[in-house]
Amino acid sequence: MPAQTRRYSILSNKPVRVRFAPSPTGYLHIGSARTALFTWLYARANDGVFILRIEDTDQNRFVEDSLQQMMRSLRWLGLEWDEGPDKGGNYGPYVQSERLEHYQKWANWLVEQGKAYRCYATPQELARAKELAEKAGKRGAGYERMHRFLSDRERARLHDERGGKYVIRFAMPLEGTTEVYDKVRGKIVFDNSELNDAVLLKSDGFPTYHLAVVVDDYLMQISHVTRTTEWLPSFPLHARIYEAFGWEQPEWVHLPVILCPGGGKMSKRKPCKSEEGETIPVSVDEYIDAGYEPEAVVNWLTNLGWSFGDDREFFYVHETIQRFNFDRINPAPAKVPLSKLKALNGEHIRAMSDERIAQELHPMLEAVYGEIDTNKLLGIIPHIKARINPMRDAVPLVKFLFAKEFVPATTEQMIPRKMDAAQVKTILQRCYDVLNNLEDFSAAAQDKHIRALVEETGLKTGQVFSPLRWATIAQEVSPPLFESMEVLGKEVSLARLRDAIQRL
RNA sequence: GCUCCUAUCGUCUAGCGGUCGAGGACGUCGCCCUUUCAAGGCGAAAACAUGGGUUCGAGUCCCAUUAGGAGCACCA
Repeated sequence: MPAQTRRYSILSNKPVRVRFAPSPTGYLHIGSARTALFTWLYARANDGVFILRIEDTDQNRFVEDSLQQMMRSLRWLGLEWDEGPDKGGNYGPYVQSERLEHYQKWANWLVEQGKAYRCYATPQELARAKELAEKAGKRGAGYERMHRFLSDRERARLHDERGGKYVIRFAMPLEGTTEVYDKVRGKIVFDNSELNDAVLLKSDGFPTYHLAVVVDDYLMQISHVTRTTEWLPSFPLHARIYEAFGWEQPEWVHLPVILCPGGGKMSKRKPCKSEEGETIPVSVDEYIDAGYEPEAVVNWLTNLGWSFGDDREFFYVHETIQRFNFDRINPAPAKVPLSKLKALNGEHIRAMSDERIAQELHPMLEAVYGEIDTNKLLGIIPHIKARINPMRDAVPLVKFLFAKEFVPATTEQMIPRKMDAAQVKTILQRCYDVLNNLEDFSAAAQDKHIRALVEETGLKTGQVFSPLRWATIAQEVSPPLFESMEVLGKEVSLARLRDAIQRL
């Protein structure tokens, strides 16, 4: 192996400690949520520890309240952490801006070891160098190394001249290759000549991501570094920093990014649209607002880039924990399949207990209709659960049951095509008589007797059912007729029917 | 432009050299059920990007091309 070529591979079998490390720049992005989910799943699948760490080393990008928002979103998804800023732990603090001493200490250590150096270049000088490099058809490597090879005298002179203002840059090997090993895609080889001397410590004394992530992951004993492929280009840098410190490498897991159906990665800035022009929610909050159930979002996200096996796509998170690993991750980037979320959401609702649905629906209905009769609500749920997706679709569907004031149908609505008012009036009157005579007002009994009536009159089912439904339910879309009347009750149903007959 | 990653139905995916004349799901389209709307049942159309290798045999391995993606900051 050439002197400058190193291989980094995975040998250790340490306890699983993984972390989700967002920077508090806004809401929790759906892509970040998936990274958090996969990380959390790995921890739970391996009796590991899941850590929340805040990467707030950019003072300019800090967004007030962002941390609270993110924690709320994570908890909504059910991704509870074991160590974190609000919980503490043995490896804290868990907020990088409170860990500055570590970064400074280790950055200086690297300088002392000759593995990093102070660079006094001003932003203007760098911009100019960059411009020149671009003009020469080059980009990246080269321009920033202006202060890497200085004599002590030159360095001292610059130090005075620039008022002691400098950044610390990592001294990347100039030749050879760096081989790294990613759990998802295997060996990746980089040419060292393509790499540049990244800034580790900024002139304000704050670390860059590159320094902070390595120092913290090491100090927090992170066993598996999970992140998206955005970080693949700086993978060799991070591996080299570990090497420079003499620290054992963690395992590296680069998850594929998720894309907008229209192309490009989902961004917080640009709105993301489906091919049909429909807006695709980007933050977890937007998914909450859209009315999706947390278990559906989790189920959906789990299927994006990972597969359960057995041709199953509907499952619960406890089932995922039984079999989650990084081996089944598909390395290819994927477009968000929003229509699958809708389908999954409906499936989860249908699989929920009536009590759970009632619990979710109660406050929504109360807000619109006032006090809600729990028995009636529980009674109607079996007949609406296949018709509500998202959950709030229930609100208009049960209006006939809970609205303070019943708004009767118009006569036009009650009269089917090719029939007239007189016919409808007659048939409704006969329905009234049949229903009124019923001891047992169950849907089954109603069904039996009304069907007998249909038979007797020689009319089509729709010619009887439709006016009856309009007369008693008075909605374009409703749960099934007899079941609805059963829950409504005999008295109310008949009163509405009587009124309809009068108006015809 | 340079570096790196990726490549199976429209989309999400299964497939880790022979069991693949490629399986599932969503979506789409038929049919059935049906009082509305759903749900459900049955069925159909729909893919291994292209070209070279390797091999007795390639969707599966290698290379190139093409396409998509990511990155190239004193941002993460």
